[in-house]
Amino acid sequence: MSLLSTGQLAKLFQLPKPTIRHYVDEKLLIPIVNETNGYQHFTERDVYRLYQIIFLRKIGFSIEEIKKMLKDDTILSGLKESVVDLENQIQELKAIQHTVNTIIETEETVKIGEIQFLEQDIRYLKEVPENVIKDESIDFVEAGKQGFTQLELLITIINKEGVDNTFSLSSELESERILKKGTYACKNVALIETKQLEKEIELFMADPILNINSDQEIIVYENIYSSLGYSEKEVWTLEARI
Amino acid sequence: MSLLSTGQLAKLFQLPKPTIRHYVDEKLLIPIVNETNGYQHFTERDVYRLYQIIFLRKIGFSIEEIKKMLKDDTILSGLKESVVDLENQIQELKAIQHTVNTIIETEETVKIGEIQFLEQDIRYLKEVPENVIKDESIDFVEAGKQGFTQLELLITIINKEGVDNTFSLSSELESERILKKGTYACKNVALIETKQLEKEIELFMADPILNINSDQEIIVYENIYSSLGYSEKEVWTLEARI
DNA sequence: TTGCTCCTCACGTCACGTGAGGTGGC
DNA sequence: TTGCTCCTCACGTCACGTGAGGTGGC
Repeated sequence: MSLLSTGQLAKLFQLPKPTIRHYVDEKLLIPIVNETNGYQHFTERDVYRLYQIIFLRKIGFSIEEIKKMLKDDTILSGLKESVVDLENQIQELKAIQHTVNTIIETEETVKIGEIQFLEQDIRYLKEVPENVIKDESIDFVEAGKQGFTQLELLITIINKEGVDNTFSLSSELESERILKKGTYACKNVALIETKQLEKEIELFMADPILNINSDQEIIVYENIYSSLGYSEKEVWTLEARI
Repeated sequence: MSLLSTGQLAKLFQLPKPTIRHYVDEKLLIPIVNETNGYQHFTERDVYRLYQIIFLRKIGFSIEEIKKMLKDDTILSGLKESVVDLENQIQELKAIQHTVNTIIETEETVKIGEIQFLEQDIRYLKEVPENVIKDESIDFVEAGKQGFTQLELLITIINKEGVDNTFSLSSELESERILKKGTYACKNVALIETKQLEKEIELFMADPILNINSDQEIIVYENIYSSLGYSEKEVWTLEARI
């Protein structure tokens, strides 16, 4: 029977030696010990066992749980119970991956400070309850109660009287307000503080290129996937239908 | 501006309060502190920042790394660098998921101790170098050097003279030996020790149902996906072509 | 006043990782 | 003898978690 040392076992699994020692300390692995020099030797059985340990650790089981599963021979039922959790882990990572990709793509396409003329599809909006907006910003406690997420896209529409109303994206069925399909003049602005937004809106409305008349509505929302890429600035999008 | 307490922020993100406190201690979040009672208050900005922190932690960045990314405003480049790693994480989890599913499915289909007649597809085999096999078991150090994995399927074929040769699965091109497509009598046996295998092979060969004649070859391999489900037994498969 | 929330501070925990100091095998 | 590996033991680390002991707000 061929025996392996701690170092050989570590190399075989590309693991640091202290990890093997830790598993030995925890009695997940019980090597044959040479009484004269204290050297530890691992059998083929230990190799398979270590494979199981690493495998179960990667699924997310704790050392204590693995110890119990090995002792009671309940690996199979443990694996069965992990199926849903594993799928959730994968889905969560995929969602994160999707967000990361969206942030990167947004940075590549969004030009800050420039006016772009973009074709926008129809957008269905639903009014945000008044108690969710407090002093022109979100009351997160109320918003949470009403089922809004932390990254809810909140769209403010400023009408000709200068009165603004805040909406969230909704389905066609729940829709209370529609932004028509068509060409929109869009400007992304980077702010250090949200209060700079007012000035940016003024600048946007006064832009000679746009020639915005007084009954034109201005659409304002934070460009979340752009903002997420920065720590000290927030990116907002201003739109006006042409 | 609506402000949140530690508890409200924790509830909003479904996080334990000590986690928020930990981030405050690490200065990832800097709340407004009420000097008279020490109460901490978080702004809308902090909500977005906490979202970023949680997001970056889930990708796998350490607190120290996040601190640096927030300080130097390098979140975007950090995210770009994480793309490959994220994909690897997902692929690794998927591989684990696949193994878990295979183990569960194997347990449902494999009957231990019974003889099953199964249709097997053609199998291409390649001889395992002699130095990889030491005293009838694997020399993992040598095997590792030769590119074998810890869970390599090793198939031993016992011929009419009782001599056994060990193979691994290979591609058609590298094939040195073929197991023909056809019906095979298969028996899975559970062992406490590998040395019980010899007796099981004898029992299998002497089985009256099979009526195996003396020039019949016996195929033996460890049923890895079955073995992985147990801690104290190993499952081996014995096959003979009908 | 009661129940709930807030705070600090010290210590605990989980799964290792590090480093010193000494020995063993070819 | 040299270089590499092995061991033990104590302590470090990372990201929180726990629990005591006390205060604050409606």
